[in-house]
Amino acid sequence: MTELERLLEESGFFKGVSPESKRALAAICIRKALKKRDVLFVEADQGHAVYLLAAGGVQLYRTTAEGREVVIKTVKPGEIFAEVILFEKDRYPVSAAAVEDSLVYAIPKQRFYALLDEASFRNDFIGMLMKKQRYLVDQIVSLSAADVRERFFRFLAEQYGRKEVYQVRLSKKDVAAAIGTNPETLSRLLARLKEGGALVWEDDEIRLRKGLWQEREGERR
Amino acid sequence: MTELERLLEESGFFKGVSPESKRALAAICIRKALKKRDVLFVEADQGHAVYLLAAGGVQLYRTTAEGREVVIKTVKPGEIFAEVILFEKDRYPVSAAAVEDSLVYAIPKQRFYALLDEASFRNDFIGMLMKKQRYLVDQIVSLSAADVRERFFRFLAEQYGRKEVYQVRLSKKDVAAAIGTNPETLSRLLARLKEGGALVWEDDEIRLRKGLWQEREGERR
DNA sequence: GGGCCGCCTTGATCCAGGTCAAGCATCGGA
DNA sequence: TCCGATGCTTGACCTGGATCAAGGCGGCCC
Repeated sequence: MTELERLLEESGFFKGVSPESKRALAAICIRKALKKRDVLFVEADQGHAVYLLAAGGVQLYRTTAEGREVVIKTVKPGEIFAEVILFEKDRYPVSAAAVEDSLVYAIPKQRFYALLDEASFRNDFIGMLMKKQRYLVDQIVSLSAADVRERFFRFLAEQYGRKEVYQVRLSKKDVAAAIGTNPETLSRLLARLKEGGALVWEDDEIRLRKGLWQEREGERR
Repeated sequence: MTELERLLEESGFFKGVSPESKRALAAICIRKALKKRDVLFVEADQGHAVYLLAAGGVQLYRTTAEGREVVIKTVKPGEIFAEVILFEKDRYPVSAAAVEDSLVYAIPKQRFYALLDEASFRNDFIGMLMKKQRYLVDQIVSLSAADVRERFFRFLAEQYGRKEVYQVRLSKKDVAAAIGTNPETLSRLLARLKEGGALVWEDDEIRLRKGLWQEREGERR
């Protein structure tokens, strides 16, 4: 069993795919290693493939007319992205860049269509789209109603779950972008949190105060 | 041909549906008239139907733990909403309320699944999901990188197209919510715009200065 | 008719967070 | 080894827009 086949097995998303298809898929995917900061595609590029992130991290972002970059989502391993090019338009609506050394598999569009013939896979696929839609709605709510502090913690929870120690391989700059702020503001926030004993971010490790998540839970009413 | 059948015909979204299905669908839909401010469903309600807005306007919003309401989308006639309950979870992730007197058709979940068996309809459906995804991404970009003025104009363009005279039936309060601000700020913005001769909003008519859209186009580089 | 409620406006005030600028540490390439 | 680029931090400053408060103006119900 190849590395990719194992990934497809685990990824959950492909559970609706028959073993034969999975094998066929594994055979046709194009493996692509990315170094931190590599750009996979930019918006308005013509899209010929859907991607599966195997390892690392990729940010999807949009560049405004004024040159500001707005991060839409930080993709986690096991997730599919750029699936939008399958229908409607054939151009990517966002850009994608690696925020760590990463490994992606490109699944050619045509190949993917074939997969969609399988009813079970199709349902998983639509379910995934719905999930993404919920995610985007959450983002909108966060941006309109939560402050930077709140967004920072949501990012941690969303990206890695509620833990006490995190291994973070993104740069602070990238985290700042991910939560919709700038490095200065994040830096100040972290200083304040450290001051208050809530958390320490040293090198690529974040250590939270014990019970912080519960405390935050309490605040919420 | 009933009112609904004509709607299905026009709505574009249902163009992938066979005439027979359309007729069957029309027969099963539940027509529902809403008065301004009526609430169709609230988040966490169990969802048994997908809705088609026939006339009027409906806002989808989320209420935060602190009681603030964040508008996600203002649905236009001809659009489907609440389709998220078809897969994954069966609870609405948002609330829906009429912002004008409206007419909706409820399409029972089961009925909709049957429709999805038709390949052409299915493709339209997925295409619609993608379109909505793009819309949400645009929202995120607007909220993070555009000021209230910009968002106001984007709202007009998105909702009614680029015209010079608009008939607006939403209250200013609702427009404010739609662009992610509060009535006070919108009111001040409108005062400034009127001052500058850019636009006048009187009763339910907005009149823009001729050529405003082109000017704005120019600003963008 | 009178009172109340929901909408809109305007003024005064405040603050989270963006921007600009400077300084420091690290690192990879010549 | 030095140099420039990149990331991070901190300080000073500024501002868009939120919040709070107070009227004005209909419209609707009793």
